[in-house]
Amino acid sequence: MNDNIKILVVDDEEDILEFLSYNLRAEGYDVIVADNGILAIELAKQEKPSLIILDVQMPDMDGITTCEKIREIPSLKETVVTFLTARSEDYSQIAGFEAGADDYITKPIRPKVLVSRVKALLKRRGITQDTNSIIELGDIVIDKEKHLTTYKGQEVIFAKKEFKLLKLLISKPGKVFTREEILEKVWGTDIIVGDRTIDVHIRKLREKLADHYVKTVKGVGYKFEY
Amino acid sequence: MNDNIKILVVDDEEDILEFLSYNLRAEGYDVIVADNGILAIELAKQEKPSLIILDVQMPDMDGITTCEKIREIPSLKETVVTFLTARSEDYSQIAGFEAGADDYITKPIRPKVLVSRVKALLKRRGITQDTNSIIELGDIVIDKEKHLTTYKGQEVIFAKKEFKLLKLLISKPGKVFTREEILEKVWGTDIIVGDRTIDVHIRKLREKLADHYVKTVKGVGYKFEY
DNA sequence: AGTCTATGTTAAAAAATTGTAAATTACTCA
DNA sequence: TGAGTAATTTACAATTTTTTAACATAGACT
Repeated sequence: MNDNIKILVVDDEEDILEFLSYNLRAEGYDVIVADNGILAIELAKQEKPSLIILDVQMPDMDGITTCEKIREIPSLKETVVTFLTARSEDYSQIAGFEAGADDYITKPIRPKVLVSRVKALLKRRGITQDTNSIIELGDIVIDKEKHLTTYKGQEVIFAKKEFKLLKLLISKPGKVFTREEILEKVWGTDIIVGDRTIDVHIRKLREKLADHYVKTVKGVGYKFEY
Repeated sequence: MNDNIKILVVDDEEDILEFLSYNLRAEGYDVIVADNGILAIELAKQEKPSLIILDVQMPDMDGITTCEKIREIPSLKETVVTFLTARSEDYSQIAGFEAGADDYITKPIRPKVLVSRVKALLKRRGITQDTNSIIELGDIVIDKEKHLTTYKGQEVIFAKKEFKLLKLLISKPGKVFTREEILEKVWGTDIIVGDRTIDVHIRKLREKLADHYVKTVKGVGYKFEY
């Protein structure tokens, strides 16, 4: 299940590393850190992050040199690199783009700017957090994109509404979804359907999978339990 | 069931207060308001909101000063503070972060942006609308989201009313709830039920847990005691 | 002790909720 | 357009929860 987007943060200042990690992790990214250029290159090769945030000024090997080296590594061709730079350093901006950077983030860093920038960058490269179109839960495999479900290796065909309902329930296994919630998320707010509609659909799920997966919590709603 | 997230909105303009309150309440937050910094600090101390939205420009005490004062209050250490600022005020942004703000919201405010920002902020701090989704009290674990109760590791099934009653009693262990209070919170004001109804439900709790948890305070009500 | 009141206990009635099969209607796609 | 599938409704059945009612008990007070 661990197909989160990986980000490598490189800076020689411990504070900044922590600050960036914290804010990026809060957004659901997997963050790895390095406090110098050499280590950064090593980690990048191993972990193949989607994005590298690189401080320009670092002892030993500065960000620009690091970036150039990274760009020479074929397996990191797809990686996005962005620099971290003090606001005024105009020079580095030019040099940085020549070195193969994709963007700049200027200090002081503001969390919201950082995050939205990161998102924009990744999106530009077509890397989205929700690469995860396949949900797997024991015997059940759901491919959201292909609209395809497999139960014990056997393909099971769910009609549209059934599939939506299944997706909803399975999105948070164990959570009880109230009828209201289900109506809202599967049918939509404005559509009015009779009382038994949900039940009938639940029944279909139970028929096509096994009875015990979908549990009813009387008076409350339904939940999916593996 | 009052475990909503509390937000304090501080602004000297009535319009903006209303606008913000309306939109935040619509999202299920509990909103309290103050039209000046002094009152804001007073309210913050009392109510301990999870988030404070603070206008930078206010007469008497401006947002930045207010924020600084708030940050000096130990019991508000966990509180998230965000400023409300006109787009161009660059200066305030820098000063604001120094004063201990966590984020900025720029005017003009758009409801959707506001709400998503607020959500993101709270989430980043690990405050979610269902933070209290799990109540733990020794051998007893209640998961509101999963509508599931565990006693000594064993799952115990409570019907809807029973569950509500248990949640109420356990929400303030030791507190005595009068019958009236219980009726109001579990059954609702308008529903009239016979005298013995509560007793019967209390009995169910005692049956399913152990007798000694729910204590009777004769003439007064019931309390949960661990 | 006797009485009074508040609460405990139990079983059964009543109410609410959900399950099911079959019929009906709506939709889709060739 | 029309066959075939999907979605919804209907009408009951089945189940579970909630309430009532009738009686028991415990403690307070005179």
